[in-house]
Amino acid sequence: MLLESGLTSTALKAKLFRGFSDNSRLTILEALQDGPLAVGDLVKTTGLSQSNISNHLSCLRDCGLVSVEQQGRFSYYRLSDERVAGLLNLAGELLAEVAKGVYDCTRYAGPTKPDAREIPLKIISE
Amino acid sequence: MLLESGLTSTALKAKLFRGFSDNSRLTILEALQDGPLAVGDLVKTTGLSQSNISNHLSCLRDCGLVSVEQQGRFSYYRLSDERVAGLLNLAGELLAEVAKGVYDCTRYAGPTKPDAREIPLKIISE
DNA sequence: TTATTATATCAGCAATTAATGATATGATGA
DNA sequence: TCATCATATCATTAATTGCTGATATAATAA
Repeated sequence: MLLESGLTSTALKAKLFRGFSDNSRLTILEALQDGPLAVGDLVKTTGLSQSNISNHLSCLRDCGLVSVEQQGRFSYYRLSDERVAGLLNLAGELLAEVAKGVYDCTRYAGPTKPDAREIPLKIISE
Repeated sequence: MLLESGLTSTALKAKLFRGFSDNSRLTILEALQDGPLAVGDLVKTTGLSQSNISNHLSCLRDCGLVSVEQQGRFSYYRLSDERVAGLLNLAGELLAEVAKGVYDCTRYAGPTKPDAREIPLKIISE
C-alpha cells in the first residue's frame, strides 16, 4: 500500500508520533512489546486506571498502532506491526545518546504531578 | 554513553517522541533532512512565523534532536544524529501501512484550524 | 554611533488533552 | 433471569501546549 499525500503526510506523521508521545500510551506500548495482553493485564502491569487505559487503547487502535482480538469478554491487544516495536527500539537508542538533553528539556515538562520532574537518571560513560 | 534509568526511561522516551509529535516541529525536522539550514531559511521553507520556529527550535535543541552552529549572526541547525532521520523514515514506512487509521483517529485530531481535518489523502494499492 | 539584520525570549491567550468517576455494553455462569 | 466480570464510552475538570506579538540580544554595515 503506497501513500501519496505530498504536502500533508507530515501532519499525518505528527499524529502518528503523538501516539507514542504520552507517558501512559508509551507505557502501554512497551508492555505490549512482550506479547499480547488483555486490558485487565495492562491495568495490573501499568498501574493505570481501567478507563484511562481503555481510552488510550481506543486512540492507539484508531491510529493503527495496536490491534485487538476479542476472546469472550476479553480483548487482547498487540502491537499492530513490527515497525511499531522498531520505532520504540530506535527511540531507545537515540535516547541513550541524547538522554541528558531530553531530561533537561523544560519546555515540554510533561505532567507536573509530584514525581514527573523527579526522574532518577544516571548516565554512565563507558 | 549508556543510560541506566529503569522505571522511567519510558517517561524520557515519551518526551523524546513529543519532539516529533507536533506538526510544526515535524515540518522543521523534515526540512532539516536535506541538510543544515539557518532559521531564516526555515521561516521561508515552512511558512511558520519566526518566533514560532525559534521557540520550537529551542525545544528541539534542548531535547537533543537538532544541534546548532553559529556563524556570525546566523544559526545553522541540523539533525543531531542520523537516528533522528531514521525515526522519521521508519515512521514514514509505518504511516504508509496504517495511514488510514491515523487519518481517522479523532481523539487527537490536531488543531481544529480550517484545513487540519481536510487533509487530501490518496491511498494507492499496488 | 546608528541602523539593520538574524535570532532568541517571554507573557498572555486560545486551544488541546489526559485523567477521573460514572455509566453503558456485552459476555459468562449460577 | 440475575449477578458478575471485562471492557468501552462519556462528560467534566485540570493541566499542558502552541501561537502571536512585543521586546531583547547580538552581529554586521554604514
